[in-house]
Amino acid sequence: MPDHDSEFLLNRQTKRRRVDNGVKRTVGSSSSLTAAFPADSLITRAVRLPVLVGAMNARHAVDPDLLECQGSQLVHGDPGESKSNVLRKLLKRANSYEEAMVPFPGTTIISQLLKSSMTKNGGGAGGAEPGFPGSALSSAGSEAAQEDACSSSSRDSPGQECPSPFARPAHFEAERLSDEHLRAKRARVENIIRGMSHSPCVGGPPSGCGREREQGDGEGEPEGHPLPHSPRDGYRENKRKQKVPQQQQSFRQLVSARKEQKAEERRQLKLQLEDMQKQLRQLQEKFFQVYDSTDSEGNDPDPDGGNLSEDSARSDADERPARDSGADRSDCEMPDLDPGHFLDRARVQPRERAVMDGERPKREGVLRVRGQGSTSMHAEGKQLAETLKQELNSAMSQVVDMVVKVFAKPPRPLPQGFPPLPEPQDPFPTNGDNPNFHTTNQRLQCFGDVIIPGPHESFGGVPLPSANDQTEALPLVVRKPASELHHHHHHQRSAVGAHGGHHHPSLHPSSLSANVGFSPPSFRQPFPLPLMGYPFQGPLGTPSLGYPGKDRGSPDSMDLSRETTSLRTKMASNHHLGHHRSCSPTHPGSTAEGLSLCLIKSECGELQDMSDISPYPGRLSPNHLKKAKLMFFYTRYPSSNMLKMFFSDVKFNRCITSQLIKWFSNFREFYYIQMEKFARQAINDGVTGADEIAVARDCELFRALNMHYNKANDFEVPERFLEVAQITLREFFNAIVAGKDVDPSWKKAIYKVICKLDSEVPEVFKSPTCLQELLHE
DNA sequence: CGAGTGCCTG
DNA sequence: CAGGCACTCG
Repeated sequence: MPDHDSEFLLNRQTKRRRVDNGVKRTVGSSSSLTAAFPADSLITRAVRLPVLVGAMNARHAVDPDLLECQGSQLVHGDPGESKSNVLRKLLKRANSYEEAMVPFPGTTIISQLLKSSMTKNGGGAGGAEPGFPGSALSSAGSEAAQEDACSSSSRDSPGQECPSPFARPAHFEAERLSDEHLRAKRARVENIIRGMSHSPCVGGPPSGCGREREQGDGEGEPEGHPLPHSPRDGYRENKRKQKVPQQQQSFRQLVSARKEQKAEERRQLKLQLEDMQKQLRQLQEKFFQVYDSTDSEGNDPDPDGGNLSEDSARSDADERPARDSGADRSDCEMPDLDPGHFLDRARVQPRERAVMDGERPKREGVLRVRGQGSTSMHAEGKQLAETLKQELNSAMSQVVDMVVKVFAKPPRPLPQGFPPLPEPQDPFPTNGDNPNFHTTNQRLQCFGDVIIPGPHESFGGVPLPSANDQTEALPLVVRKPASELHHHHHHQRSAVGAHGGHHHPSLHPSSLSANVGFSPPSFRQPFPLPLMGYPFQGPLGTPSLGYPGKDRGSPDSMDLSRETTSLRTKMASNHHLGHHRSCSPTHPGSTAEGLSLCLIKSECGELQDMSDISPYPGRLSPNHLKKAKLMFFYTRYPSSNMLKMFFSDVKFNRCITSQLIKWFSNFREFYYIQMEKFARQAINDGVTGADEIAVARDCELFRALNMHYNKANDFEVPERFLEVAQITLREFFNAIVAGKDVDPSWKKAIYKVICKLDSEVPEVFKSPTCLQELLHE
């Protein structure tokens, strides 16, 4: 077997150099087969599916190899760690939340809270606070008072002009002055009172003040702010301030009362937070206890003792979900799963256990210890896990809610403050309500995504330079879907395994155990988004892409389909809405992202709906691709003339032609690869005669092909294609059996045969609108 | 040569 | 699926 590898490598090198033109190959190495399937390795075998419908009937006795495979796969699942992992992960999650809380949110939040409240109370009060309402008020007030004083004095002494100081005796002057003082005082008070009654916004000034202080972070007065009075104005200023203590007092009272209130709130919050953290900790401890006890009961070859750190590190390292099948071996061990899967696993496990217990007595050394106790333990663990999870969840969400609430508050008291922070809660409902795909785990992740950063940003102590960071609800909303997608991928990867996601896991409950064609032939677009690699195909075959009749002059956009492809890829992964000049393609939105795209789509008008007719005279559209694929069911080797006829709505040029040709070349490539694969599989499965092989609509081979060329399954594949496929498969089978695959150009013969099997492509395909016509029926 | 093909890679 | 390459054939 090791030879395969070297052979493989060698092949690649030689092959690369020696270009086989497919028909005539001179040098070479073993077959491309070998290349494609180096060593009928685990993968090949693991993926081995029932290829032939009628073919392999009785022969479904368990293949030792398969078992072996499974075994090894399972082993990869790391039984040793698996059991520990779930719990660990749960804890880790909790921990990470706590961690998140501790470094930032938790303690930091609190400390930040305290700090800020302190600065507000203490620092603010301590500082001269020129910005404080009082000062503005007082200055205005005093000025008014002065005017008032003047006028009143003139009133008071009717006959006199405003008395000139020079004209009076000193003592009189003094008296007058004091009198004036008194009057002025009175007037000022009156004035102030009047002013207060006039200004409805008692809170106004404080708010501005608060802002300033917040921005200055309690550091004192805002320096850049030109103060109404220069510090040097000094004395009088101070006097004035002293003279308006009453209103200011009431003012301050209000403010400080408010502050105290807030401080109180904060204190309470802090207490609550601490409480909750305590609870969390307790839960965790509990968890650890139970966990450890379970652990010590269980296998654990290595004296794990206090190996927590290593273990957790390990689980850190492999965040990836365990493959589904990975569970058998570890039967009741907790597989390496994310907490979100825990319940599911837990639900399933009893069943598995039942099966497995009878089945895998080996590895006793490892498993036996757990023995009977494990059953009850298992149940308990399940419950415990559930409970704990709920607890953790609710605790976390409470804390989070709390914090969010509090921090959503502050802006409110400030009437004219910043644009209110967007309610952080918003993202939640949006994110949370995708029941289908949101596991608890994902929900938790949401918290991670949305909440954690939240506190970080908003209480980080760093005054947000702009509220924008938070104002942009969009990114948040969009971001979520992205992670969602990732999750999909993860799941898929884990479930599908080696076969790389051609099939949706749910559609292939067990490819390993599956027999012949078992699939309901009537799966019609049952695939969730990830599989709908074809974003542009709606039920109608789908026109969805709207390119404005842009002139085909631009060379850079020559390759339209490529553009769109990458576009959609981008969109699927990033949320870059098509920065395309036209309105960008549209998804059959089934994710939040899709939804948001839908909105945009609708804004884009109807352009897209007629894309199919002949929207791009000079380009190949996704629909063309689809059409080409359907045509492949009839012809594998279309001539360029034929292509021209059938794609009459396209203005042909070299590029277009070669692109089309390339398409078909790619189609063939896939086709032949499948053929070879399944032929080998059949051979491995012990099929001896080609006539045992049949290709039916429900066999794996056909499904693979159909998946490729007719993804939406909305086109009825002609019988002829099945025949051709069967012939091809048999050709491959025979060739391989005959050992012809040693000849580097062994496929050439097959190609020759197959190329004669092309049949007429129905006339419908000549119509530019054939897709609708075809897919409608 | 250029069209067409297959293989490999990204 | 597209690019790039090697290769064949007319």
